[in-house]
Amino acid sequence: MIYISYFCARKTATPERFYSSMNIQEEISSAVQQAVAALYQQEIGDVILQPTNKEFEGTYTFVTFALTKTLRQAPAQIGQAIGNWLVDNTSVVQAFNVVQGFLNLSVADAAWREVLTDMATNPSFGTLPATGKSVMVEFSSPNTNKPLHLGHLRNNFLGDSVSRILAANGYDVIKTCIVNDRGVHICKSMLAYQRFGNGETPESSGMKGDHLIGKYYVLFDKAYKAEIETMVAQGTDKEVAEKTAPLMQTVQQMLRQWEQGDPEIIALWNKLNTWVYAGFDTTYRSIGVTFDKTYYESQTYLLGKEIIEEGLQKGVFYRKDDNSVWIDLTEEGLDQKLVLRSDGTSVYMTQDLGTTELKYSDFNCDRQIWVVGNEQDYHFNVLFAIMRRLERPYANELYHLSYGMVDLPTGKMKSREGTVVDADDLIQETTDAASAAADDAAKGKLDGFTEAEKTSLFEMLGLGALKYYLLKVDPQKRMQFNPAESVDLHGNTGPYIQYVYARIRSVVRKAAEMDVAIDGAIAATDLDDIEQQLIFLLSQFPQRVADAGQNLAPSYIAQYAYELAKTFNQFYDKLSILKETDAEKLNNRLILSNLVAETIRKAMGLLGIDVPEKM
RNA sequence: GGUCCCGUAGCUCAGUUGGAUAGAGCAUCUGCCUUCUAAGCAGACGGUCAAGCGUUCGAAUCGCUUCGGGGUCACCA
Repeated sequence: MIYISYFCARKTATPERFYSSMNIQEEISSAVQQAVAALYQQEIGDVILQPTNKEFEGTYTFVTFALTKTLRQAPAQIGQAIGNWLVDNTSVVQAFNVVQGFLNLSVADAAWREVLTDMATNPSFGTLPATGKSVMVEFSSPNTNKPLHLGHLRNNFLGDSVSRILAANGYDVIKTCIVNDRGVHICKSMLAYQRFGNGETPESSGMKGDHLIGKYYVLFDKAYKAEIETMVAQGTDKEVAEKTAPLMQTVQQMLRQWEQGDPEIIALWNKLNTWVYAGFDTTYRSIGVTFDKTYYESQTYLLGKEIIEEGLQKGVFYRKDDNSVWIDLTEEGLDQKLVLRSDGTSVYMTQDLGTTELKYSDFNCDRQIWVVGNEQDYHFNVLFAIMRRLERPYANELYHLSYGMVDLPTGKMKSREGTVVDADDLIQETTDAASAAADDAAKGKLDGFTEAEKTSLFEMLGLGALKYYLLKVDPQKRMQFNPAESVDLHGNTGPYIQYVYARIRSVVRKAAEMDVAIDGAIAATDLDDIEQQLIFLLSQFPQRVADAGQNLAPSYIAQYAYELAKTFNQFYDKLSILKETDAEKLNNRLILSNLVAETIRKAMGLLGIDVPEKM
């Protein structure tokens, strides 16, 4: 033994005890406080317990280093004293060992059984009490000139999952989407369609509407570049050519016509947008994302001017000689920022000031969250700073959930270079991969499945793989998308976790066939280490939901679901459930397995991932 | 250049307010199905936590510096 000190103590008999709304961790924490008070006549603050390292015996560990100064004792001595006190004075702690400043605590089986009972009999386990507060989550926010791509998927999955997590944290959640349906970009598609479309429709081309419009957006770019090239060849300066190319001039003209309400242009705009929305709807349906309210920029882009006026009167903004309006945010460490153009028209910021106000007046949410890529960090810093300057009551409850870009193994995705990964294609590929994998992995398991059932299973697995792949990474971090890994079904993946659910469901079905009734009560049997571990992990779930809500981090839930699934697989391999001859143990294991399945279903549900009964 | 984010195993990533010998998955290699779903389990291999200095009982985590990668600094959105 390389450690300086190593003590052990064990109690032989543990009296049964009733714990109402059992929380072992809290119980031990406060017991440690009592121990210190009793042993040293000292008050200590919050006691933090950490999970015990796997190589040591115990479940919870209390670190005593920090107490050495106030208690004037060596860390191991303190651990030994507190450990003894806990074993003598509580029924939760049944044994302990001390390794230097680490007090490792083992929990009595009776306490574990009590916890398991509490969790298993609580249908809303993992759902936190209502806060009485509401939060708005804005995400997705597509442009109407091209289909959704991989980057949008990260955004959508994040926004959807965060909404679910907040709901589980007791918030009323309003999901919103702002469709960017106006501006130069859509005019480009419109113009290209007008020139080269020949009346093509989604029906005639067999293309999804959003893909069709995306095609014309690309066509515009090609034709535009060709014009520039010709002009440059004829001696025009490149920058001048970019601005004066006939196609660009026409697009600008079209935008003006749109703003003036030109009937012909509006009709074209409506027609193309209708196609795009139909395409988007299909994609949203396939990924299971919905919104409570959709805002259209065409209806909100004029908002915000009243706020500019208000800000001018309050002296928050100032007007320059050219009539443009600005705010000086150098005190906040930001810059001077334009909030209204010299010609009186809105910029992005003007609009966002207006829509923030609009969303607040529509729903009165206590908090607003924007799921937007981190390239807009600065924009949101400015937006929030302005709202604080304008003394909006909600100004401190605005949050930008900033997420990193998705890179391909080949580098950055660039729409102009055609290196974007299309969302619909990707979903199809993951579904195909799940189907292909089933050929050699599923063996006879899917024999009773109809073709439709198989298709729906493969969609569930493919989408599960994709969602999990994008959500398991910390949102803030830039991540790399590896196509081969994203469709993998093994290891730390969505389908691995889905598999555990299906596995448990299969066992439960078999139990029913064998007429093994699952008695709701937990019998007083000894628990294996792996069973204790499972119960411990299960008991962490509500806290994990809270942490994920606090940090708006679906990755916490993903990580948790994997940990739980992995631990269950170890349990499944080590101990038999249905072959267990002790009827009480069998019953306990079925209850435990059932709870694992339910918790996996809930955790995956928070990620927006469904789980199959069979796979 | 100002400012913000990032740098952990060959690759992709965990590492929750500072805690024990830094963990998973993939890849490579080796075992385990007449037994509840092997889409599984177990094991091996793999690290100067970008580098340096500092704070402390203790640093991947906090501070400073350097190097490297990226975002942003539009009368675009």
